[in-house]
Amino acid sequence: MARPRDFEETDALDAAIGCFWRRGYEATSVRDLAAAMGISGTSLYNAFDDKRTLFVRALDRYMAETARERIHRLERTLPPKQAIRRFIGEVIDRSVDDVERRGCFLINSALEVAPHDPELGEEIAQRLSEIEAFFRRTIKAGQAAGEIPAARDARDLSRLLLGVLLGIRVLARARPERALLEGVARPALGLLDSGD
Amino acid sequence: MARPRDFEETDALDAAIGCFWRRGYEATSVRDLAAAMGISGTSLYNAFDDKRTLFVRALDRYMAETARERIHRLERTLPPKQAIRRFIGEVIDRSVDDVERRGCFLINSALEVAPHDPELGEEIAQRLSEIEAFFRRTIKAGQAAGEIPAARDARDLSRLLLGVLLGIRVLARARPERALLEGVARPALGLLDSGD
DNA sequence: GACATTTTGTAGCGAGTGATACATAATGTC
DNA sequence: GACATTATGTATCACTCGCTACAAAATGTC
Repeated sequence: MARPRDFEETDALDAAIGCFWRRGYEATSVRDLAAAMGISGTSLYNAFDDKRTLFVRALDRYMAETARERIHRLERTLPPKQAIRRFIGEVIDRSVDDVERRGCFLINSALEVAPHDPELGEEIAQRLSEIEAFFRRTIKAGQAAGEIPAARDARDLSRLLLGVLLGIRVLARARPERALLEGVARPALGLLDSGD
Repeated sequence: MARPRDFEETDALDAAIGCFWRRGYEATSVRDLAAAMGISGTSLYNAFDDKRTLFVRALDRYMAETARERIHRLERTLPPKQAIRRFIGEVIDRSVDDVERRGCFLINSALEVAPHDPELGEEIAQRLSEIEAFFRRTIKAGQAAGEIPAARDARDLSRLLLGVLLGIRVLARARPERALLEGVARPALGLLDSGD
């Protein structure tokens, strides 16, 4: 019927994720994007409408491939408390190992884009809520299983973990030191254990 | 000797803080800055060298007027545990009341600027360390006074509080809901109390 | 008041921005 | 193979970017 694409959309999106993740929305130019994606500006606009739409698609794919993948994998394979510990542990490992200090694409966007773009801001807020919801239902599952003290407020605890996660991801960009990040996480994770 | 300035440097800096705080470094143009500061581009360059230097000066002044002011005031007037609670409480109040969702200028900068500008990144990292140090010495003072359980690791606890602070400031831009921010803080502050 | 010195506004530099017009190339259908 | 349709590359568009040259304006000293 018509000429087919010369590139894989997912490959191009992955390249776009890399650009936006490293430098943010404003600092990434359409020419940077096109070069990284291995296509021309025309093809970029033809396939993704405009820069903002491409950004949304990239953030979508990032969430699906990163945060949701991690949540589903850990929730499926580990008991609740361990799933939470591993979740935070993997985030710390990624943060420390990344010489580019990219942090988390979603959280970077929450800072840069959310306040100025109500529509995108709402989407980002919902993605953060997804993570909060993972913590909450996992804590409740752990309490039901007797792993986590039932006396603790699951809602507050899930919010603390969300805050700790965000804090770790901020530090990942400014002070990516393992001892620091683990120090942030340790007292919070301790609340999942019984005892004082 | 020579023609005097038509503007107050501190007023101009405050206006520059407002611009950088709201929109970040990249998204703020020199023309935006000059307009907000009530001076022409030439005067801006004459007084502050260039955009980056102005940014450094603005961040300097912000820290002195905001974070350090808060630390010194609370440390001087309140017992240790209350100083920490009030510190977090004031941050939450500011975050919820700010219809512009500015969050914290320092933390916004930690995300946007620190990874790409080693020199500025080092300065930002030290500013974050200042806040961590405030938490740590205040916790130790509280432990010495018997207000805070001595069994807890002051270093880890201060890092948790730093992480919580950063998390709250991220949420201040994406989900500035009081119940959420207080939920993040409550379990962390609970660790300052004795008992389980 | 002449002078040296600094500040100010206008006007513009070259480079880069997001986005597009247009002609060409590549496909399936008939 | 003609045709409709979509993708592609070149070559721009008008605009904004950080920054600066230049001349006029405003001061204290002599």
